[in-house]
Amino acid sequence: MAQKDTVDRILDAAEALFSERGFAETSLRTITSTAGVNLAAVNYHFGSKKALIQAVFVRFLEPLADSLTLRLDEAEASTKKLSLDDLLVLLSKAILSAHGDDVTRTASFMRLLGLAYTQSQGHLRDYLSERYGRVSTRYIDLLRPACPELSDTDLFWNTHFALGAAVFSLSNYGALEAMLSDDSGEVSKVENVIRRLLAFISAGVKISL
Amino acid sequence: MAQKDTVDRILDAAEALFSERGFAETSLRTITSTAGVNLAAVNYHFGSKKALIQAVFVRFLEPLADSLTLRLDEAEASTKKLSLDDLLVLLSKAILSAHGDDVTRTASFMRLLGLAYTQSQGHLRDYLSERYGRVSTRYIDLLRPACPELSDTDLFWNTHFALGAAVFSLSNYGALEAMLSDDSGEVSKVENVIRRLLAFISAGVKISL
DNA sequence: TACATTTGCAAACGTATGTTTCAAACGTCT
DNA sequence: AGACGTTTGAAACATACGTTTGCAAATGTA
Repeated sequence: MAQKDTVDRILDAAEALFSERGFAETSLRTITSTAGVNLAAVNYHFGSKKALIQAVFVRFLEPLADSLTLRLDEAEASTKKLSLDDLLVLLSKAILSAHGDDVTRTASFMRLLGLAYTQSQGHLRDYLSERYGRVSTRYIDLLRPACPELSDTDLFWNTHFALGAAVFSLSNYGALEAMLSDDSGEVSKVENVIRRLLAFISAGVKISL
Repeated sequence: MAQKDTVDRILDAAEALFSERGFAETSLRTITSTAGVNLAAVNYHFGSKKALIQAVFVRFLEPLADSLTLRLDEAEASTKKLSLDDLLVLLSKAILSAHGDDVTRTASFMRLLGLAYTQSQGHLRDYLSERYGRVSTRYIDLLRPACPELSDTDLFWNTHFALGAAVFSLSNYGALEAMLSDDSGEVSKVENVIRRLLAFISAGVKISL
Protein backbone atom coordinates (compact mmCIF):
# COMPACT_ATOMS: atom_id res chain seq x y z
CA MET A 1 0.00 0.00 0.00
CA ALA A 2 1.60 3.22 -1.18
CA GLN A 3 0.04 5.39 1.49
CA LYS A 4 -1.81 5.06 4.74
CA ASP A 5 -4.90 2.96 4.78
CA THR A 6 -8.17 4.69 3.98
CA VAL A 7 -9.57 3.77 7.38
CA ASP A 8 -6.68 5.39 9.20
CA ARG A 9 -6.77 8.52 7.09
CA ILE A 10 -10.45 8.92 7.84
CA LEU A 11 -9.81 8.41 11.55
CA ASP A 12 -6.95 10.93 11.53
CA ALA A 13 -9.02 13.58 9.81
CA ALA A 14 -12.07 12.90 11.95
CA GLU A 15 -10.12 13.04 15.19
CA ALA A 16 -8.55 16.38 14.30
CA LEU A 17 -11.71 17.96 12.94
CA PHE A 18 -14.01 16.71 15.69
CA SER A 19 -11.69 18.09 18.34
CA GLU A 20 -11.62 21.46 16.62
CA ARG A 21 -15.29 21.94 15.85
CA GLY A 22 -17.34 19.30 17.62
CA PHE A 23 -19.28 16.38 16.24
CA ALA A 24 -22.39 17.95 14.78
CA GLU A 25 -20.38 20.82 13.32
CA THR A 26 -18.12 18.51 11.35
CA SER A 27 -19.69 17.06 8.21
CA LEU A 28 -18.67 13.82 6.56
CA ARG A 29 -17.87 15.80 3.46
CA THR A 30 -15.32 17.88 5.33
CA ILE A 31 -13.80 14.77 6.85
CA THR A 32 -13.51 12.84 3.61
CA SER A 33 -12.16 15.75 1.59
CA THR A 34 -9.58 16.45 4.31
CA ALA A 35 -8.61 12.79 4.33
CA GLY A 36 -8.53 12.72 0.54
CA VAL A 37 -10.98 9.86 0.26
CA ASN A 38 -14.40 9.44 -1.26
CA LEU A 39 -17.49 10.53 0.63
CA ALA A 40 -18.99 7.05 0.60
CA ALA A 41 -15.92 5.58 2.27
CA VAL A 42 -17.12 6.52 5.74
CA ASN A 43 -20.38 4.65 5.44
CA TYR A 44 -18.63 1.78 3.71
CA HIS A 45 -15.94 1.28 6.34
CA PHE A 46 -17.73 2.37 9.49
CA GLY A 47 -21.43 2.10 8.71
CA SER A 48 -22.50 5.51 9.96
CA LYS A 49 -21.27 8.77 11.39
CA LYS A 50 -22.10 7.63 14.92
CA ALA A 51 -19.98 4.54 14.43
CA LEU A 52 -17.13 6.70 13.16
CA ILE A 53 -17.28 8.82 16.30
CA GLN A 54 -17.10 5.69 18.42
CA ALA A 55 -14.19 4.38 16.36
CA VAL A 56 -12.24 7.58 16.95
CA PHE A 57 -12.62 7.13 20.69
CA VAL A 58 -11.82 3.44 20.65
CA ARG A 59 -8.62 3.99 18.69
CA PHE A 60 -7.39 6.33 21.38
CA LEU A 61 -8.81 4.67 24.47
CA GLU A 62 -7.78 1.10 23.70
CA PRO A 63 -4.02 1.72 24.12
CA LEU A 64 -4.71 3.99 27.06
CA ALA A 65 -6.74 1.35 28.85
CA ASP A 66 -4.05 -1.23 28.19
CA SER A 67 -1.30 1.06 29.43
CA LEU A 68 -3.26 1.97 32.53
CA THR A 69 -4.10 -1.64 33.32
CA LEU A 70 -0.44 -2.61 32.99
CA ARG A 71 0.73 0.15 35.30
CA LEU A 72 -1.93 -0.64 37.86
CA ASP A 73 -0.86 -4.28 37.80
CA GLU A 74 2.73 -3.27 38.49
CA ALA A 75 1.78 -0.82 41.19
CA GLU A 76 -0.49 -3.24 43.02
CA ALA A 77 2.11 -6.00 42.79
CA SER A 78 4.55 -3.93 44.81
CA THR A 79 3.98 -4.02 48.54
CA LYS A 80 4.16 -0.25 48.88
CA LYS A 81 0.91 1.46 49.63
CA LEU A 82 -0.17 3.80 46.85
CA SER A 83 -0.42 7.44 47.81
CA LEU A 84 -2.65 9.96 46.10
CA ASP A 85 0.31 11.48 44.31
CA ASP A 86 1.47 8.04 43.22
CA LEU A 87 -1.90 7.47 41.61
CA LEU A 88 -2.01 10.88 39.97
CA VAL A 89 1.43 10.47 38.46
CA LEU A 90 0.57 6.96 37.34
CA LEU A 91 -2.52 8.14 35.50
CA SER A 92 -0.84 11.10 33.86
CA LYS A 93 2.01 8.91 32.65
CA ALA A 94 -0.43 6.38 31.27
CA ILE A 95 -2.26 9.08 29.34
CA LEU A 96 0.88 10.72 28.00
CA SER A 97 2.67 7.54 27.01
CA ALA A 98 -0.32 5.80 25.47
CA HIS A 99 0.49 7.28 22.07
CA GLY A 100 4.22 7.77 21.96
CA ASP A 101 4.30 11.12 23.78
CA ASP A 102 2.45 12.86 20.98
CA VAL A 103 1.22 15.65 23.23
CA THR A 104 -0.65 17.38 20.43
CA ARG A 105 -2.80 14.32 19.90
CA THR A 106 -3.27 13.90 23.62
CA ALA A 107 -4.43 17.50 23.90
CA SER A 108 -6.88 17.18 21.05
CA PHE A 109 -8.21 13.99 22.51
CA MET A 110 -8.81 15.75 25.80
CA ARG A 111 -10.98 18.16 23.86
CA LEU A 112 -12.90 15.21 22.49
CA LEU A 113 -13.43 13.93 26.02
CA GLY A 114 -14.78 17.31 27.03
CA LEU A 115 -17.09 17.34 24.03
CA ALA A 116 -18.35 13.87 24.79
CA TYR A 117 -19.25 15.09 28.25
CA THR A 118 -21.00 18.31 27.36
CA GLN A 119 -22.58 17.34 24.08
CA SER A 120 -25.41 14.90 24.63
CA GLN A 121 -23.81 12.06 22.70
CA GLY A 122 -25.73 9.51 24.71
CA HIS A 123 -24.74 6.58 22.56
CA LEU A 124 -21.07 7.42 23.08
CA ARG A 125 -21.37 7.67 26.81
CA ASP A 126 -23.11 4.34 27.16
CA TYR A 127 -20.68 2.68 24.80
CA LEU A 128 -17.59 3.99 26.54
CA SER A 129 -18.74 3.29 30.06
CA GLU A 130 -19.67 -0.23 29.03
CA ARG A 131 -16.29 -0.77 27.40
CA TYR A 132 -13.97 0.99 29.84
CA GLY A 133 -15.95 1.01 33.07
CA ARG A 134 -13.81 -1.76 34.47
CA VAL A 135 -10.48 0.12 34.40
CA SER A 136 -11.96 3.36 35.61
CA THR A 137 -13.72 1.85 38.63
CA ARG A 138 -10.55 -0.06 39.43
CA TYR A 139 -8.65 3.23 39.51
CA ILE A 140 -11.27 4.93 41.62
CA ASP A 141 -11.27 2.06 44.08
CA LEU A 142 -7.56 2.61 44.62
CA LEU A 143 -8.20 6.28 45.26
CA ARG A 144 -10.31 5.73 48.35
CA PRO A 145 -7.65 4.12 50.61
CA ALA A 146 -5.17 6.75 49.40
CA CYS A 147 -7.35 9.44 50.99
CA PRO A 148 -8.44 7.87 54.26
CA GLU A 149 -9.32 11.17 55.90
CA LEU A 150 -12.01 11.92 53.31
CA SER A 151 -15.62 10.81 53.37
CA ASP A 152 -17.09 9.17 50.30
CA THR A 153 -18.94 12.37 49.49
CA ASP A 154 -15.76 14.41 49.85
CA LEU A 155 -13.92 12.11 47.50
CA PHE A 156 -16.72 12.04 44.96
CA TRP A 157 -16.96 15.75 44.52
CA ASN A 158 -13.24 16.42 44.73
CA THR A 159 -12.44 13.90 42.01
CA HIS A 160 -15.00 15.49 39.74
CA PHE A 161 -13.62 18.94 40.42
CA ALA A 162 -10.20 17.55 39.53
CA LEU A 163 -11.53 15.94 36.37
CA GLY A 164 -13.01 19.24 35.34
CA ALA A 165 -9.78 21.11 35.91
CA ALA A 166 -7.88 18.54 33.86
CA VAL A 167 -10.27 18.20 30.96
CA PHE A 168 -10.93 21.90 30.65
CA SER A 169 -7.36 23.15 30.85
CA LEU A 170 -5.79 20.43 28.74
CA SER A 171 -8.48 20.58 26.10
CA ASN A 172 -7.98 24.32 25.78
CA TYR A 173 -4.23 24.02 26.11
CA GLY A 174 -3.48 25.49 22.71
CA ALA A 175 -5.53 28.63 23.25
CA LEU A 176 -4.28 29.10 26.80
CA GLU A 177 -0.65 28.74 25.86
CA ALA A 178 -1.12 31.32 23.12
CA MET A 179 -2.54 33.79 25.64
CA LEU A 180 0.46 33.35 27.85
CA SER A 181 3.30 33.34 25.35
CA ASP A 182 2.68 36.97 24.44
CA ASP A 183 4.09 38.62 27.52
CA SER A 184 6.19 35.94 29.12
CA GLY A 185 9.71 35.08 28.15
CA GLU A 186 9.67 31.60 29.62
CA VAL A 187 8.58 28.69 27.47
CA SER A 188 5.50 26.96 28.81
CA LYS A 189 6.07 23.36 27.95
CA VAL A 190 3.27 20.88 28.30
CA GLU A 191 5.18 18.89 30.87
CA ASN A 192 5.37 21.93 33.12
CA VAL A 193 1.67 22.61 32.80
CA ILE A 194 0.88 19.01 33.65
CA ARG A 195 3.12 19.27 36.70
CA ARG A 196 1.22 22.39 37.73
CA LEU A 197 -2.08 20.64 37.15
CA LEU A 198 -1.07 17.67 39.27
CA ALA A 199 -0.01 19.93 42.11
CA PHE A 200 -3.27 21.85 41.87
CA ILE A 201 -5.32 18.67 41.92
CA SER A 202 -3.29 17.09 44.67
CA ALA A 203 -3.90 20.05 46.94
CA GLY A 204 -7.59 20.27 46.15
CA VAL A 205 -8.52 16.63 46.44
CA LYS A 206 -7.27 16.48 50.02
CA ILE A 207 -9.79 19.09 51.14
CA SER A 208 -12.80 17.95 53.15
CA LEU A 209 -15.84 20.08 53.85
CA MET B 1 -50.71 40.75 27.17
CA ALA B 2 -52.25 37.54 28.44
CA GLN B 3 -49.02 35.58 28.47
CA LYS B 4 -45.33 36.17 28.32
CA ASP B 5 -43.93 38.03 25.40
CA THR B 6 -42.95 36.03 22.36
CA VAL B 7 -39.34 37.13 22.68
CA ASP B 8 -39.09 35.89 26.25
CA ARG B 9 -40.76 32.58 25.49
CA ILE B 10 -38.28 31.98 22.69
CA LEU B 11 -35.38 32.88 24.98
CA ASP B 12 -36.67 30.58 27.73
CA ALA B 13 -37.06 27.63 25.38
CA ALA B 14 -33.75 28.28 23.67
CA GLU B 15 -31.85 28.57 26.93
CA ALA B 16 -33.22 25.30 28.25
CA LEU B 17 -32.84 23.38 25.00
CA PHE B 18 -29.37 24.70 24.19
CA SER B 19 -28.10 23.73 27.62
CA GLU B 20 -29.50 20.24 27.23
CA ARG B 21 -28.39 19.42 23.70
CA GLY B 22 -25.97 22.05 22.47
CA PHE B 23 -26.38 24.69 19.81
CA ALA B 24 -26.09 22.78 16.57
CA GLU B 25 -28.21 19.93 17.92
CA THR B 26 -31.13 22.22 18.69
CA SER B 27 -33.18 23.27 15.67
CA LEU B 28 -35.23 26.41 15.43
CA ARG B 29 -38.28 24.23 14.86
CA THR B 30 -37.76 22.52 18.20
CA ILE B 31 -37.28 25.84 19.91
CA THR B 32 -40.34 27.50 18.40
CA SER B 33 -42.64 24.53 18.94
CA THR B 34 -41.49 24.28 22.56
CA ALA B 35 -42.09 27.98 23.01
CA GLY B 36 -45.44 27.72 21.25
CA VAL B 37 -44.63 30.37 18.70
CA ASN B 38 -44.30 30.42 14.95
CA LEU B 39 -41.11 29.30 13.29
CA ALA B 40 -40.55 32.63 11.59
CA ALA B 41 -40.65 34.46 14.92
CA VAL B 42 -37.00 33.74 15.63
CA ASN B 43 -35.76 35.35 12.45
CA TYR B 44 -38.22 38.17 12.84
CA HIS B 45 -37.25 39.08 16.40
CA PHE B 46 -33.57 38.11 16.44
CA GLY B 47 -32.51 38.05 12.81
CA SER B 48 -30.74 34.71 12.84
CA LYS B 49 -29.97 31.68 14.94
CA LYS B 50 -26.53 33.06 15.79
CA ALA B 51 -28.11 36.25 17.08
CA LEU B 52 -30.52 34.18 19.17
CA ILE B 53 -27.60 32.34 20.78
CA GLN B 54 -25.97 35.66 21.60
CA ALA B 55 -29.23 37.00 23.02
CA VAL B 56 -29.52 34.00 25.35
CA PHE B 57 -26.08 34.76 26.74
CA VAL B 58 -26.68 38.47 27.03
CA ARG B 59 -29.92 37.99 28.94
CA PHE B 60 -28.03 36.02 31.56
CA LEU B 61 -24.73 37.87 31.61
CA GLU B 62 -26.09 41.39 31.74
CA PRO B 63 -27.51 41.12 35.29
CA LEU B 64 -24.49 39.11 36.34
CA ALA B 65 -22.08 41.77 35.13
CA ASP B 66 -24.12 44.46 36.88
CA SER B 67 -24.22 42.51 40.11
CA LEU B 68 -20.52 41.77 39.97
CA THR B 69 -19.63 45.39 39.23
CA LEU B 70 -21.74 46.55 42.15
CA ARG B 71 -20.13 44.12 44.58
CA LEU B 72 -16.66 45.01 43.39
CA ASP B 73 -17.43 48.69 43.90
CA GLU B 74 -18.51 48.00 47.47
CA ALA B 75 -15.54 45.79 48.20
CA GLU B 76 -13.00 48.23 46.82
CA ALA B 77 -14.61 51.11 48.70
CA SER B 78 -13.91 49.43 52.00
CA THR B 79 -10.39 49.86 53.30
CA LYS B 80 -9.97 46.16 54.02
CA LYS B 81 -7.65 44.29 51.73
CA LEU B 82 -9.43 41.63 49.70
CA SER B 83 -8.25 38.10 50.32
CA LEU B 84 -8.51 35.26 47.81
CA ASP B 85 -11.43 33.78 49.70
CA ASP B 86 -13.14 37.14 49.84
CA LEU B 87 -12.94 37.32 46.06
CA LEU B 88 -14.13 33.77 45.54
CA VAL B 89 -17.13 34.24 47.79
CA LEU B 90 -17.90 37.55 46.13
CA LEU B 91 -17.93 36.00 42.67
CA SER B 92 -20.03 33.01 43.67
CA LYS B 93 -22.57 35.24 45.37
CA ALA B 94 -22.76 37.45 42.32
CA ILE B 95 -23.39 34.44 40.09
CA LEU B 96 -25.99 32.88 42.37
CA SER B 97 -27.89 36.07 43.13
CA ALA B 98 -27.90 37.43 39.60
CA HIS B 99 -31.20 35.70 38.86
CA GLY B 100 -33.07 35.44 42.11
CA ASP B 101 -31.34 32.32 43.42
CA ASP B 102 -32.80 30.17 40.69
CA VAL B 103 -30.08 27.55 40.96
CA THR B 104 -31.55 25.42 38.19
CA ARG B 105 -31.15 28.25 35.76
CA THR B 106 -27.68 29.00 37.05
CA ALA B 107 -26.69 25.38 36.53
CA SER B 108 -28.04 25.24 33.01
CA PHE B 109 -26.28 28.46 32.21
CA MET B 110 -23.02 26.98 33.41
CA ARG B 111 -23.58 24.25 30.88
CA LEU B 112 -24.00 26.89 28.22
CA LEU B 113 -20.73 28.48 29.27
CA GLY B 114 -19.03 25.13 28.95
CA LEU B 115 -20.55 24.60 25.53
CA ALA B 116 -19.45 28.04 24.38
CA TYR B 117 -15.93 27.14 25.39
CA THR B 118 -15.68 23.69 23.83
CA GLN B 119 -17.79 24.25 20.77
CA SER B 120 -16.05 26.59 18.38
CA GLN B 121 -18.69 29.30 18.52
CA GLY B 122 -16.13 31.87 17.50
CA HIS B 123 -18.64 34.65 17.02
CA LEU B 124 -19.90 34.13 20.55
CA ARG B 125 -16.46 34.21 22.11
CA ASP B 126 -15.50 37.41 20.38
CA TYR B 127 -18.82 39.01 21.19
CA LEU B 128 -18.73 38.11 24.88
CA SER B 129 -15.12 39.07 25.45
CA GLU B 130 -15.76 42.39 23.75
CA ARG B 131 -18.84 43.02 25.87
CA TYR B 132 -17.75 41.70 29.26
CA GLY B 133 -13.97 41.90 29.06
CA ARG B 134 -13.95 44.95 31.30
CA VAL B 135 -15.52 43.29 34.37
CA SER B 136 -13.54 40.11 34.02
CA THR B 137 -10.16 41.82 33.75
CA ARG B 138 -11.10 44.00 36.69
CA TYR B 139 -11.75 40.88 38.75
CA ILE B 140 -8.52 39.25 37.64
CA ASP B 141 -6.56 42.36 38.51
CA LEU B 142 -7.87 42.09 42.06
CA LEU B 143 -6.78 38.48 42.19
CA ARG B 144 -3.09 39.23 41.77
CA PRO B 145 -2.51 41.22 45.00
CA ALA B 146 -4.60 38.63 46.85
CA CYS B 147 -1.99 35.99 46.00
CA PRO B 148 1.31 37.84 46.44
CA GLU B 149 3.34 34.65 46.79
CA LEU B 150 2.43 33.49 43.29
CA SER B 151 4.18 34.38 40.06
CA ASP B 152 2.11 35.60 37.12
CA THR B 153 2.49 32.21 35.45
CA ASP B 154 1.38 30.42 38.61
CA LEU B 155 -1.70 32.58 38.87
CA PHE B 156 -2.56 32.24 35.20
CA TRP B 157 -2.60 28.47 35.15
CA ASN B 158 -4.19 28.06 38.57
CA THR B 159 -7.10 30.33 37.72
CA HIS B 160 -7.75 28.37 34.57
CA PHE B 161 -7.62 25.09 36.45
CA ALA B 162 -10.14 26.59 38.86
CA LEU B 163 -12.34 27.79 36.04
CA GLY B 164 -12.31 24.31 34.57
CA ALA B 165 -13.27 22.71 37.86
CA ALA B 166 -16.15 25.15 38.27
CA VAL B 167 -17.55 25.04 34.76
CA PHE B 168 -17.25 21.30 34.40
CA SER B 169 -18.73 20.29 37.73
CA LEU B 170 -21.50 22.87 37.81
CA SER B 171 -22.50 22.29 34.22
CA ASN B 172 -22.82 18.58 34.89
CA TYR B 173 -24.35 19.14 38.29
CA GLY B 174 -27.59 17.35 37.51
CA ALA B 175 -25.93 14.16 36.29
CA LEU B 176 -23.41 14.16 39.12
CA GLU B 177 -26.01 14.64 41.81
CA ALA B 178 -28.02 11.76 40.35
CA MET B 179 -24.98 9.49 40.57
CA LEU B 180 -24.56 10.34 44.22
CA SER B 181 -28.11 10.27 45.49
CA ASP B 182 -28.39 6.54 44.87
CA ASP B 183 -26.33 5.31 47.81
CA SER B 184 -26.16 8.27 50.11
CA GLY B 185 -28.75 9.28 52.63
CA GLU B 186 -27.63 12.86 52.90
CA VAL B 187 -29.14 15.44 50.62
CA SER B 188 -26.56 17.11 48.42
CA LYS B 189 -27.78 20.63 48.13
CA VAL B 190 -26.27 22.94 45.59
CA GLU B 191 -25.08 25.29 48.29
CA ASN B 192 -23.01 22.53 49.82
CA VAL B 193 -21.46 21.60 46.51
CA ILE B 194 -20.56 25.20 45.87
CA ARG B 195 -18.96 25.40 49.30
CA ARG B 196 -16.95 22.30 48.45
CA LEU B 197 -15.97 23.79 45.13
CA LEU B 198 -14.79 27.01 46.71
CA ALA B 199 -12.67 25.12 49.23
CA PHE B 200 -11.19 23.00 46.46
CA ILE B 201 -10.34 26.04 44.37
CA SER B 202 -9.04 28.03 47.30
CA ALA B 203 -6.57 25.26 48.17
CA GLY B 204 -5.45 24.74 44.57
CA VAL B 205 -4.99 28.33 43.54
CA LYS B 206 -2.47 28.93 46.32
CA ILE B 207 -0.11 26.29 44.92
CA SER B 208 3.04 27.46 43.15
CA LEU B 209 5.25 25.22 41.05
C1' DT C 1 -5.85 -16.66 -16.94
C1' DA C 2 -10.57 -16.69 -14.86
C1' DC C 3 -13.38 -15.86 -11.19
C1' DA C 4 -14.90 -13.84 -6.64
C1' DT C 5 -14.49 -10.48 -3.29
C1' DT C 6 -13.25 -6.17 -1.67
C1' DT C 7 -12.56 -1.30 -2.27
C1' DG C 8 -13.13 3.16 -4.73
C1' DC C 9 -15.86 6.50 -7.01
C1' DA C 10 -19.51 9.76 -9.03
C1' DA C 11 -24.04 10.64 -8.70
C1' DA C 12 -28.36 10.68 -6.76
C1' DC C 13 -31.89 10.30 -2.90
C1' DG C 14 -34.55 11.70 0.96
C1' DT C 15 -34.66 14.57 4.71
C1' DA C 16 -33.86 18.33 8.00
C1' DT C 17 -32.25 22.76 8.53
C1' DG C 18 -32.04 28.13 8.50
C1' DT C 19 -34.13 31.55 6.09
C1' DT C 20 -37.50 34.18 3.26
C1' DT C 21 -41.97 35.44 1.54
C1' DC C 22 -46.36 37.50 1.72
C1' DA C 23 -50.90 37.83 3.27
C1' DA C 24 -53.73 38.02 7.45
C1' DA C 25 -54.41 39.61 12.29
C1' DC C 26 -53.42 42.90 15.76
C1' DG C 27 -52.76 47.16 18.12
C1' DT C 28 -52.42 52.10 18.19
C1' DC C 29 -52.88 56.29 16.70
C1' DT C 30 -55.86 60.54 14.60
C1' DA D 1 -63.83 54.22 11.74
C1' DG D 2 -59.99 54.21 9.05
C1' DA D 3 -55.03 54.14 8.25
C1' DC D 4 -50.60 52.57 9.38
C1' DG D 5 -46.75 50.21 11.52
C1' DT D 6 -46.00 45.89 14.05
C1' DT D 7 -46.44 41.11 14.80
C1' DT D 8 -48.03 36.48 13.54
C1' DG D 9 -48.91 32.48 10.45
C1' DA D 10 -48.60 28.92 6.80
C1' DA D 11 -46.05 27.84 3.12
C1' DA D 12 -42.23 27.69 0.22
C1' DC D 13 -37.19 28.13 -0.77
C1' DA D 14 -32.43 26.98 -1.10
C1' DT D 15 -29.04 24.45 0.87
C1' DA D 16 -26.36 21.11 3.47
C1' DC D 17 -26.47 16.90 5.43
C1' DG D 18 -26.13 11.52 6.08
C1' DT D 19 -26.94 7.78 3.45
C1' DT D 20 -27.64 4.68 -0.58
C1' DT D 21 -26.95 3.10 -5.20
C1' DG D 22 -24.74 1.14 -9.34
C1' DC D 23 -20.82 0.30 -11.45
C1' DA D 24 -15.77 0.45 -12.32
C1' DA D 25 -11.26 -0.61 -10.61
C1' DA D 26 -8.38 -3.15 -7.80
C1' DT D 27 -7.13 -7.06 -5.21
C1' DG D 28 -6.92 -11.67 -3.84
C1' DT D 29 -7.54 -16.76 -4.98
C1' DA D 30 -7.74 -21.03 -7.75
